[in-house]
Amino acid sequence: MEQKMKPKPRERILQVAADLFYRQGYTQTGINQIIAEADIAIGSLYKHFPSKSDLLVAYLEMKENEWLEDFEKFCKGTDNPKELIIKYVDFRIEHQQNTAFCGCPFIKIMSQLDTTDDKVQQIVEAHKSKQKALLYSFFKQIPDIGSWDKKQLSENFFVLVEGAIVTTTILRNTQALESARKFIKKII
Amino acid sequence: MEQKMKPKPRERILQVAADLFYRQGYTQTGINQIIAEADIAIGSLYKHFPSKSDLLVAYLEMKENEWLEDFEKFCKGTDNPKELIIKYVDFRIEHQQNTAFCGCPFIKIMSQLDTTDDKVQQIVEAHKSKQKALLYSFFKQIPDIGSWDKKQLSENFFVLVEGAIVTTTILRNTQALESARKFIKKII
DNA sequence: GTCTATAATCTGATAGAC
DNA sequence: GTCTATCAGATTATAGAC
Repeated sequence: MEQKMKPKPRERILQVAADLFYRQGYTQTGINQIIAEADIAIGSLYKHFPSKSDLLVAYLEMKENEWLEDFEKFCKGTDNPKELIIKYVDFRIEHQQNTAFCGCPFIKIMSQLDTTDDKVQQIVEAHKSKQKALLYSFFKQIPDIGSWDKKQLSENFFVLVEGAIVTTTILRNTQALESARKFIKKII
Repeated sequence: MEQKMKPKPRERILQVAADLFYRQGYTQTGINQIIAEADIAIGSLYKHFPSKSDLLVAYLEMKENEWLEDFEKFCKGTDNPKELIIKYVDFRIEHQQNTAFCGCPFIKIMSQLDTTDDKVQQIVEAHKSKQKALLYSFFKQIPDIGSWDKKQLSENFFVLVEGAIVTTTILRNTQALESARKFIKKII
């Protein structure tokens, strides 16, 4: 049995769309570009994804799953909570380097769309809440630290990293992320 | 002499475009919508702004000037550096409340455009550098604080607020900004 | 400087043959 | 499932009259 080189059409569409949405932006990416780069017929695209916004939702759900999987892999073998907190920054530093400082897919999408109370808002919110909860679960496991409240500390650290990601895309270097890393290492 | 109610065409265009670019996004806003809402002819628009991207640059430069002016007004009468640092957060909290959590115009634009090394990148970078320098000038004036390096502290605080702004637009409340405010108040 | 009219192109989406 | 052909509307931008 020979293995085909190209993935199945649906996967190809999603992969190409994901790449373009992330790099160019959702509104700046047209259906025509997607079908051209995925080497697919337009009829096939609309068979798999009834509208462009359906494709957007599929893209975000894919990113969500990817993130969790990749982060778990990245932390494999580590169970020290302090190390895990640092791993969280390291993971995001690595991701920004690998993507040429393209930023966070979820934050970018929120900036691109008009703020309507739709499904996208919900997905982004859920994603960020999950990250925040994950970080808090690490902070809860470390011994008490001075007069710091762990809940507050973990939330501010989460927000600090969010800001560092954004700053990273503006300045096109990882300085803000490295600085956030030092900051939290000093505290915990 | 009677005062006309409407501002001059150029100002009207810029004001309408600014509002739409900020709320809807740059790519999502068409020339037609701008001329309709500004009640202007399309020929006039292209007389004042040869292209849509010229309008974008003018919009960002306007926001830059507005920010500095408004912040100075907001700080009028305050010269205590610790107070000024808190004022910086308060100013941005107020701005987010006034704009229904639309976020930072500069961060939003960066997320909307393909990362090309153009004028926009330059304007955004300059704006953020100016903010960072302003904050550092406040931190330098306060007495030594524990084992904290003021440069590092001010940079991380700046980044923290950036993250809080972004988080604010996702969760549609000022919690992250309030939390950042408490955090820095505790340290300084 | 402002207007109307329009060019040339691209948008997301649909229909129907194979 | 894939293809070609096409829709209706929106896109940025230009030309020429007033």
